[in-house]
Amino acid sequence: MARRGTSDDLPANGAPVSMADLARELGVSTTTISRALSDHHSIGPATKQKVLKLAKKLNYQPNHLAAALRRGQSRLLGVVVPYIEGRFFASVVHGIEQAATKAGYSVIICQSSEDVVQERRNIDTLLGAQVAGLLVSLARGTHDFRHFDKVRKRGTPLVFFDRTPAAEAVNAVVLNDRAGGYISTQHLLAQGCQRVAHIAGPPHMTIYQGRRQGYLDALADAGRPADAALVVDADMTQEDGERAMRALLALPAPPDAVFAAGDSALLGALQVLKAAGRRVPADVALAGFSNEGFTLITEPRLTSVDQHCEEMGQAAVRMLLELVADPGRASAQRQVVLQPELMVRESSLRGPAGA
Amino acid sequence: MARRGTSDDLPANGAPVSMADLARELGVSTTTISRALSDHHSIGPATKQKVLKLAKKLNYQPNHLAAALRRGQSRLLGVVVPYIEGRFFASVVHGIEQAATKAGYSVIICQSSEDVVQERRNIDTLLGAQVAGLLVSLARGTHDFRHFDKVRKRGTPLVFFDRTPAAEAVNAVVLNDRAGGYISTQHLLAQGCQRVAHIAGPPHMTIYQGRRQGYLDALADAGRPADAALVVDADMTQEDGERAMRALLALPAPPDAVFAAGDSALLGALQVLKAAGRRVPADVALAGFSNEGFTLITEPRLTSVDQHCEEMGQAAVRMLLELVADPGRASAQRQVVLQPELMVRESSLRGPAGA
DNA sequence: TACGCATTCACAATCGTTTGTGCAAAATAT
DNA sequence: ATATTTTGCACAAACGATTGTGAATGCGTA
Repeated sequence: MARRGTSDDLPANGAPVSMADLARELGVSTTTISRALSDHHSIGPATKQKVLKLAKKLNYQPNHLAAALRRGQSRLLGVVVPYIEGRFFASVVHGIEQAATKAGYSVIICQSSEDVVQERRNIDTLLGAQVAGLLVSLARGTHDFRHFDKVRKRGTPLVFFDRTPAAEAVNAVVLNDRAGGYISTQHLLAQGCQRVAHIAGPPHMTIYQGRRQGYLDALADAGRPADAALVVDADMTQEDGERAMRALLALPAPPDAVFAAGDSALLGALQVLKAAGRRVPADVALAGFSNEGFTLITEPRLTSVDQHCEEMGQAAVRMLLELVADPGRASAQRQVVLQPELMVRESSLRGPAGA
Repeated sequence: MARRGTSDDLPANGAPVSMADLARELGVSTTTISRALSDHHSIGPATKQKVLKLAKKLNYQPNHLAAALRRGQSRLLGVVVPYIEGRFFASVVHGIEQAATKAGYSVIICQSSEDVVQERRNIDTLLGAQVAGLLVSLARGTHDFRHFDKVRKRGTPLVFFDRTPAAEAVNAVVLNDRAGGYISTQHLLAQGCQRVAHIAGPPHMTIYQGRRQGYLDALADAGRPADAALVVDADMTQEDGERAMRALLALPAPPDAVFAAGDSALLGALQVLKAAGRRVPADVALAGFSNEGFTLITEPRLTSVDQHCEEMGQAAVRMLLELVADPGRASAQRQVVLQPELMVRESSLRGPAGA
């Protein structure tokens, strides 16, 4: 299986050009090639030029695998998300990819499908691929964080985004969910709503805790009493939103506004309201969370909290790459908190009510 | 930077366990370790057991990078899609990931953002990462396929899916777009529609050619004349759908049904129709393509062609892995054609019209 | 006893890149 | 002129797993 015809010619077949090929052609060592390509100071400008020119001419493509093996670190970033469908994670991933590509990194994406077991497997896979760093958004059911000990022990930098471990000291990029819940509720109150309900997410997840707290704080700051009956736990699916809305309608004193911690649940609520003949926003005003694409095509269009998804992805990559560059800092835990933005649409607009 | 305390102890710090560590511990060679772990026949059962046990005990994790370097091929699959938002590609990617994971491969995902330049860069990146194979769905504007010569020359197996090069002999997994256009149009005709229009996609893309041809064939088979004025080219965005629908409404004899080659365009059409006071489906019946998630939340819900996205991803991976396993077959081009399925909903249902 | 054969394993080269160290020549200082 | 620094490059050892070749062992058979 002779890959070369004679000892000093170039790869004529499909075989990729290696540094050794360049070195042979130029009569220098592979050391020189390597250092010339990485602009090392100990290589003369003339030599650098020659190497660069030949590399271009022969279409030299570095073998990242070999480089990664040698320096014990690849140019790969591992990403674990619960799922990729839906605007939020798709956009965050998009942001991650942009930022990573710009920095010369590639991205491996794994989906946990909201399953802890799969999440564990993903982590193993990614560590096996020798990723330089890990970006993780937890599956819904993850309470046990031992599979991340492996990551820490190995020294692989790790940044969580959006869905982070509850009471752990970690590096993370998150949204100010409390602020999101706050401005959303505040907006509904400003529209003149008297009884604002909340369709809340799973209580063990930090993001939903924040949104709930924001809701409560806004009520308190407005001097309104918090009626426990107006807060319904749900799983943030459309069906769960329907269930929750039905429960709220069955109340002795039903709400005249609903803030849902997720748009899908709000969509379910909207459909139940329509089926029940309630007008939105006249009878019940609606506000959601995530600014999903479909908020623009419902009737009426849905008010929702935008999370600046792509920005979150980019911020996460920035933080991760800082840790990659300076592993010593890994111990000092950092948090980046992004500010949400309320997108006001017809579902919550009652006209000049405040006036 | 001594990684080991003495010459024969184990890595106590975070350093991963290597085959050399196992070998040293057991007093055998790395050859034996490697072959025991890969169940090579030349290793005795007793030795195999010992190795396996120690590997488990020390939590040995193989360094895929090294293996990939040695055998010139990684366990990575590269994927290039135009974008990842929206149901279709997200689902296909999901299918790809499932199938790949099951086969022990990981997946690197790149988005071309419908940009040929970015697509070229993606290909380079993925080849640089030494992927074992490539799965590609073309960007809208890709006419020039020279960047794939590099792939061929290098011998990296390549499978296209959905958006394939027009007149090239390639391995591909596609939907029977013609059939999709056909059943969709046939369904509209069966509902009693007399003038079925078509909002068509960019003419140079194979998928839209197929959908258009299916539309024409269904008309012909039903003995209806094909009115060129009823076919409008569009870019398949929502805005383009609006434009197209406005043009159709301005016709002397407007259509009483529309088959759009994409759901987003159909959504635009729907909104124009509503704004114009036309009833759907009574005045104009509607059918689309892709079975996007939002087809279920419009009013009325939209009839659409389902593409069996996940199945497409899985089929593509299957084909790719066959090529990886047997590179000799790479010359014989294969095509897998999936059958579409029409999801009938209110936007096209005129009641028992055929009766 | 001597030979062939199967079993079980070690040696050593290899993939392509990076990098600490060393050595010569050229440039500068004394 | 010599002593010292700088510059420019090569040698060779890694990184960790794979694999062709060949050697030692044990067994059965002629």
